Amino acid sequence: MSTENTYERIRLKNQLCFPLYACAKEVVRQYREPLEKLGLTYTQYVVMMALWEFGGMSEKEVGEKVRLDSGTLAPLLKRLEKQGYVKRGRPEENERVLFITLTEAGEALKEEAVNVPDSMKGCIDLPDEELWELKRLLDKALSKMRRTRE
Amino acid sequence: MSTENTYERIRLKNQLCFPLYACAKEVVRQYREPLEKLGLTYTQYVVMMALWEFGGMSEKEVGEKVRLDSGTLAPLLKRLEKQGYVKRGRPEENERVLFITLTEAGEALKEEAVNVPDSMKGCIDLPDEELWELKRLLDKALSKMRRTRE
DNA sequence: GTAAATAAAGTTGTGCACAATCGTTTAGCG
DNA sequence: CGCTAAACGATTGTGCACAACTTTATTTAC
Repeated sequence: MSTENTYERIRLKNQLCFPLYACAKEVVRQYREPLEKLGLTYTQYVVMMALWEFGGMSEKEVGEKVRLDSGTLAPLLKRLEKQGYVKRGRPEENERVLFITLTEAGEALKEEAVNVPDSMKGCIDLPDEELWELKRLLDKALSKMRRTRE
Repeated sequence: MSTENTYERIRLKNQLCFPLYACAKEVVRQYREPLEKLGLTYTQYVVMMALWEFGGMSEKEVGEKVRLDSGTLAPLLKRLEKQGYVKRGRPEENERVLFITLTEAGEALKEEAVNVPDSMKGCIDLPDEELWELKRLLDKALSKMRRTRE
């Protein structure tokens, strides 16, 4: 009970998730060079974008913005603190939460970071219209995905 | 020289790569459960798909099919060998290359694997037409990305 | 007001992912 | 032939990524 056609489903060429996975890896890899000047990894850059845009917030809120859990964020935020870009502290009202704030250096880094998107232009080599459509589809797909652990 | 508009470029909502990265992570995470029964991670599953489709090949060729380098593949292939799914060996004609072949258990696993795509149906919750379009765009983008280290 | 439940981070363990480097084998070339 | 260069993997080091678990602090229930 397995005609040759059954196996079509597990051919690499017929996968949707494989190009998604491969493309994402490739893009993250290409961020490496422009981000190296800022001393950031791609994931750290994403966390910094959240802080630049929304200001200080708890680790939990950072995790919701960038879809990362404590296991990833805790050490990452320690590294960002060590680099002098953020400060970690427990508010007196509630010492469970770890509140993250930008330092002056972290705030200043924003001025460098605005040039990163230019360096990445052409990284995904599609006409503008298809780029927008790709973004629309990814945003739509992501919005349907659960935000909290089930 | 930085009007409020300058910062639009580094807002999370205006990124294309962030939903790509987040979406890929989420999808890989969702593969975990169906693949657990087969004893495979997502990356191992992708490597096995290449072997099921094309048969035995060198580590280098595996890397080209699935876009992974030796640093990732060497330990991954050792784990697959330890699990009994592949065999690693050096052909006498050329002892530089590591040739990977499926074992009987590895070949047999294909029969289980054909059910994985069904388990993943609905993982990306878009209408069929948009799923195809998403795949088309990702395949197109990926095809434009360099396959070898520059 | 205390015990149980919940919330938020941290820790541990496994497995990618990739740059950089190293070691061995083969190929090319004088 | 012998020497240099290239090919192919393996290793090392850093940093995600996440499940599972632990720790500490706060809420809720009684």
